[in-house]
Amino acid sequence: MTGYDLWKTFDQELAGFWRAKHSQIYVELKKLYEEGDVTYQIEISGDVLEKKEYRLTEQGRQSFLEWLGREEKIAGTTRDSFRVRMFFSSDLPVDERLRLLKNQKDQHDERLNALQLSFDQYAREGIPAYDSPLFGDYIVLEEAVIREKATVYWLDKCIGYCENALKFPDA
Amino acid sequence: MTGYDLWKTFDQELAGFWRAKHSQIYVELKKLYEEGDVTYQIEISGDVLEKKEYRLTEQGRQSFLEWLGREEKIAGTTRDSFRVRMFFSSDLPVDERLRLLKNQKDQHDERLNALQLSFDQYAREGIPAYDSPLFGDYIVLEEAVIREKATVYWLDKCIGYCENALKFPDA
DNA sequence: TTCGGCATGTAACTCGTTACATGATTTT
DNA sequence: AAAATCATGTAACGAGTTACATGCCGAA
Repeated sequence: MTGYDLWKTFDQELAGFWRAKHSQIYVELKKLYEEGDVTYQIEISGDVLEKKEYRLTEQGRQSFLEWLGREEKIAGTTRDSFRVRMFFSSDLPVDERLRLLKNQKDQHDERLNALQLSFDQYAREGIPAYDSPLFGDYIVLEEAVIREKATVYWLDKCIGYCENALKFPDA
Repeated sequence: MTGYDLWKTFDQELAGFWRAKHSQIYVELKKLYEEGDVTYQIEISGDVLEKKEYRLTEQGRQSFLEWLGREEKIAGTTRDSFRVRMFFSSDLPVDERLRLLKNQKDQHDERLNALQLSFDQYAREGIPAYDSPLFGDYIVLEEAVIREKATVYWLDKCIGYCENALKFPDA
């Protein structure tokens, strides 16, 4: 693939589980090339335009497989500024909090719907075989659906707490 | 608070929902000071040791409140290298996958247990009032518990898929 | 007196983003 | 002929980490 192809892939299929801008991709490809993990061949498209078709070297393939099998410490909770807002939410009037919460919920609902659509596609075809390259795609998609559902569940709970506070301001 | 106090706070109470190293904290405090959002007073501890006791200025308080009320676009899915491993997991033998999955599950189980302990503490005391400063702490903790539960649920599903593949290698 | 915790910083580096910059090819 | 998309890069910057660097204070 060329850097451009990779960029489009990140932008489309991979969007939602890893992103990268072309500015980063070209830089990383250069590094990988210098370290001998990839090579490229220049193809001419049209009369002049040069495209660099990259491919993994054997060394690159080996490093990849080695990386793939590594056990990894789970990351400390990722930084999420909405969570910080909620942490300090007692500094905000209840109606403001509700506005923020509902805004957040709308966005996650929308994302969940989109994910669910892709996931249902798989469900109709059945779970991909564990040795099919689609298997990874499937479980990663399932994770995203589960995660969004959990988030929406939490937001609903928070909205519930706040609406209760509005209804019974004395409690 | 001093930079040191902030660091300890990040390391203890806030750990698990936002982290910061002292090297970053001192730099950020300097910036905030230059922008007029905080001031400090030098206190002498013992004979010589200088401590800078920081506090929010009125301007700082205002910027904070303005920030707190901002609606925010949800972030594109955060980068998680374990997810990438699972995406490419068809390149890994099933027993290797199971090792990675179980390793991950153990770690999340452990974190979930710790979170659940703190959360149960609150449950015994009842949900903090919506205008109490503990309210933010409570909902953020609840989010963490929900998130870890969702993660463990997903990992269990994946483990199930793989164990099934081991039991019936012909299917 | 020595060791652990208190206290404050700087420097170099990584990963990723935004903006800058250029030009060819294909489609309308 | 213009606009969209293909194609490749560099520069400046921001957030965060790791490592470097220094020195005081209290307790055992």
